[in-house]
Amino acid sequence: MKMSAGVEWGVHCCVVLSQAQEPVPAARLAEFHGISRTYLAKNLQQLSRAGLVRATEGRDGGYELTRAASSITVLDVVQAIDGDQPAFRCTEIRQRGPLASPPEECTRPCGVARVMAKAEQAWRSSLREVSVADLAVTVDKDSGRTALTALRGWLAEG
Amino acid sequence: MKMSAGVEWGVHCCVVLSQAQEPVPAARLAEFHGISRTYLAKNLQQLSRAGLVRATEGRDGGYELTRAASSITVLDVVQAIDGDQPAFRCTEIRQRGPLASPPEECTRPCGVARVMAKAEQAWRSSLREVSVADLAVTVDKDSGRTALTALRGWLAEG
DNA sequence: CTATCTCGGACAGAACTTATCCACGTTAGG
DNA sequence: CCTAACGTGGATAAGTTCTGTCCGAGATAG
Ligand code: SF4
Ligand code: SF4
Repeated sequence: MKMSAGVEWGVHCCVVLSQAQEPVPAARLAEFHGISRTYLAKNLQQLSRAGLVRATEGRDGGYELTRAASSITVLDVVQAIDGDQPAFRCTEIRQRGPLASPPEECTRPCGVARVMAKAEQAWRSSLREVSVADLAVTVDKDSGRTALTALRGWLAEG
Repeated sequence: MKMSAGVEWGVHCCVVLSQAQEPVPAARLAEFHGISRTYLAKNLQQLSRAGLVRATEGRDGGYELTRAASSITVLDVVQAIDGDQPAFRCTEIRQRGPLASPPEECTRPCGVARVMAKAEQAWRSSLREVSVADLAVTVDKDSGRTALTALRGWLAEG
């Protein structure tokens, strides 16, 4: 079980964007994190397609959040980048082999699939409870309340 | 985010083994589910390494559970096959870029990583609450209480 | 003792993820 | 108008993991 590595970038970018007052170019976000410009662009496109960020093209363009940081959950970002397909995919092997269940008995997901779905639901719920705004506060606290002001300063010196 | 497809096989095999009184060969388990013999063997090896099943070699050998089905949780099977590495791997990008946090500030996982870890913890807890024995009961109920007896019959006719 | 059956690990192939690049349409400013 | 900055999408590799197959070592029954 593995989550796309781009999720970490996406979350961090959303935190950064929550502190910006104007569009931030992708190249600048990449520079800030010291990561690949070109690949980050791909991830940002996914955020854009999911409707979490808006991209303004042309000169002085860049990315900005479409709504308040407090209403963007971590789950939103994870699903935007990592996809919203369930981790457990049932192959319906109960319908194969010598003791196969007839299809008319398989109207609903079997017990195994239900257990997996419930666990993923718990995972999603946990991620849904934290917003990007919450995250920004946490990061700020961890740094002794210096991170966000430093970040805003760096964004201003464009 | 994706979980190994072999997990489904592993869970089903454990349910089958919970109804067996003698070792069941891998080839027979594969035949029962209508899946690849050779690849299932690999998954069973992982279960064996994790200590969930015991393999007896030689003629009339096969696999059997090492402990009661009620004390084997779904989480055990998932971790045995899919690995126990966390889905979210932090790359410590906060220590890179122009505003990098100094290493002495990074004594513990940052806010993002903590949120992810908590969510995975919730997922694990959910899977830990269900045992293979519970699963067998569920599957039996779904089939109108005929699945387990049919299964035991099929196992007996070696 | 031996024939046979079993697991175990080593070995390829497929599929996905990660990463890069470039041509294109769009926008602001000179 | 024309240039420079910026996102978009597709095409393209490289790397890594997942999937699948193979044969040999070892154990058991007879
Ligand atoms: S028994 Fe459940 S997990 Fe297995 S194939 Fe059927 S629906 Fe899928
Ligand atoms: S801020 Fe958190 S998620 Fe990001 S690199 Fe640091 S520890 Fe990892």
